[in-house]
Amino acid sequence: MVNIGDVARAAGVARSTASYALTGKRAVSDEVRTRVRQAAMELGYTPNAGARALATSRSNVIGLLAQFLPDEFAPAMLQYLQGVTDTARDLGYDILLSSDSDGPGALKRITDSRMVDGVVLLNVAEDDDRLPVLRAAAQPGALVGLPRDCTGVDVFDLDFEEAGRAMVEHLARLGHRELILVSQPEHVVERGGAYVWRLQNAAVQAAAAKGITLHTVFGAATQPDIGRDLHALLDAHPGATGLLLNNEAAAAALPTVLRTRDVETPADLSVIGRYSDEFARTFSLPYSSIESAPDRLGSMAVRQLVRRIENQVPEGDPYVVRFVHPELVDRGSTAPPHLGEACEP
Amino acid sequence: MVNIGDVARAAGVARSTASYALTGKRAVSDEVRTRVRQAAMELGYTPNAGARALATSRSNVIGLLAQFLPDEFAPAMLQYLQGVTDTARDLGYDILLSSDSDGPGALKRITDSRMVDGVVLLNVAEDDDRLPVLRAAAQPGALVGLPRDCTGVDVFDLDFEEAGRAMVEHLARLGHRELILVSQPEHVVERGGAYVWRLQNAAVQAAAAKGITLHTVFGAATQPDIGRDLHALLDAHPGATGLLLNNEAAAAALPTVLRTRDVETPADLSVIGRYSDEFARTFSLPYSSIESAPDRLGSMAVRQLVRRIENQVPEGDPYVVRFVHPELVDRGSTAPPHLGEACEP
DNA sequence: CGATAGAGTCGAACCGGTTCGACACGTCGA
DNA sequence: TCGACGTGTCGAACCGGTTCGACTCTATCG
Repeated sequence: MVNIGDVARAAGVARSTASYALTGKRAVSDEVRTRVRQAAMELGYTPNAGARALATSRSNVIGLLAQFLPDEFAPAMLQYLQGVTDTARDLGYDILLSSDSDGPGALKRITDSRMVDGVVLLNVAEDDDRLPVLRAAAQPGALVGLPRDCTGVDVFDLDFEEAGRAMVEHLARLGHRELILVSQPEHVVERGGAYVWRLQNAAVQAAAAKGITLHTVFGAATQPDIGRDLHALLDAHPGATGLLLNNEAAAAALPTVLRTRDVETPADLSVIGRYSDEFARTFSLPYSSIESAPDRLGSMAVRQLVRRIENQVPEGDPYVVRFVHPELVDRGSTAPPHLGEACEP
Repeated sequence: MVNIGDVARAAGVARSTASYALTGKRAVSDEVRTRVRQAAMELGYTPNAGARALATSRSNVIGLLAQFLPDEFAPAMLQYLQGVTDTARDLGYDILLSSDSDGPGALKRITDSRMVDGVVLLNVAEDDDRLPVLRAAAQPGALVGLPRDCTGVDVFDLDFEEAGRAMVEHLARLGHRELILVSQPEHVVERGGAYVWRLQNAAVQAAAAKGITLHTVFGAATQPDIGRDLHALLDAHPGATGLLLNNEAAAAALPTVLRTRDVETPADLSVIGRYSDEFARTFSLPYSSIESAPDRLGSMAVRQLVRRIENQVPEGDPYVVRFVHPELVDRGSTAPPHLGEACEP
């Protein structure tokens, strides 16, 4: 394998000069620079990543800690990955992917061994056991998901409170008086998925403020259970005119459920989900939804992380907790309630 | 950061001795070994990955080249990733993930810079432009997907020919005489997805051998197009009693289509798909299917790759092309055809 | 004209591991 | 008692980059 010494010899200069010519970290005469570049090109020189990392204590690699949970919806996870990898590549970083179920152990290994310059954590739980390890590490970290304690890390998440409010208020404005909210299953909450509560509590508050009845329930994460849940719910609350979904599986199952019941949206029922546009396309879901923007969140986390790695943050820049504003993507599944009934009397 | 020199000093031995004590590459007295281990433990020593890679020319990292294509079904892709990452971790390797759209460029970069000890390629096309780069690289490579030219690499794929035969013969045995095969969209084929042809050709041959009529068609990759396609197909071939699906989107859309048409499986129509069990669970698909085993394929590729990396292959071991046998997972969606009609006359 | 600044180059040291050859010591057999 | 051998340890070199300080040469200014 050709190394920088070979390049230097071919160009007739010292190793250090070749290095400066290629990295541009010191002034080099035009003539020497072109000679070195030429030699490097002809010999097919590529710097050895290990050696460079050793010398500079920078690897240009970002660690990505994901967990492929069986009840996570795969398409959403892949979108996070894509947001992270694409942005990292654009900024000149590679991605070291760990899906180790021993999150803390994997994190400690890749940070202590200096394989990575920084770390992005996905699926962050409220009391995530990776956080103590991350805080003890020498490298900066960025999270996708809001933990209880945000000290020492940059945090990015959807504004689930605002999402809950927006869902309720949107239907309230249309005149709805009784709504149902289907959340993620309870075990997601128990695992630390606080976002479920954040959305739900905000929705409950907003409903109370408007004098609206809101039924809340945890749905299953898989079919056919979630389908049964939805039928039972609609049976139990015949007066409800709006359905809010903070549960991907429920959204995916809903078309079949509504068809079976011969219920039309938005004529008979208004529906608002919370999922990404990509998700909506994959399952061809016709419901308006709060965009959860997984690719954008992944991208934001990487950008901030790289800023920290490269010390582009102002001296003593405080850590960031940034919420993405929930945009309501209108797919025409909401309307004023019960137009039919209103005509009856 | 604590390095091996610190450990050696704390244990009162030379750096080299500390290294031997920790790696076990030379005999060390029990007493010294325990002293070094103790010191390493107390100081919290972790070897520097870059330095080790530089010295040993081994990084213990495997490159994973995936392409997140918009028409790839996300859940399947995630399963490949999971198979690869899990197996790699078990064997002591980390994963460098690249989803760069410039596959050849990314591959050249990570191999030339010695960041990885070997490479796994996903989504391998028939004439994959990453293959020349891989063959020129110093590291071994394993593919998931069958290219035209397999020299210099280990290849793993589902036996799509056998899958096509098995689908047809299964329904033939049950007495079906007219079948429909829905393949992936044509642009998947054009991109080099030869597996579409492999399955289809084998199915056509098997049907001809049995004297069965087989209608073949490329389906769309997204809803609602694929739903329309399915309706049109069933309208066009009212005599068909069996439906074969080599198209994930078609499988996901089928329940809705059949419900609309008031068609029951297997009473009115027998159905066999080609997708993973995980996929079937995610979409709660009730159809028997050929298991495509993405996690297993990913795992096999990594295992073979690691064997090559660690030179555990017998001297001059030839490169491998291994097909996974397609298992038919019975979900009860096939039966003898037209029982109803048979009683009519 | 001499001091000085700046540009460009070089040699050497360093990053943190691994590994080779040499050496010291104790044991065994002749 | 001497030499051969095996075991355990050490020092030094090496992997392939980067970076610091020193040096040379030229241009500039007082």
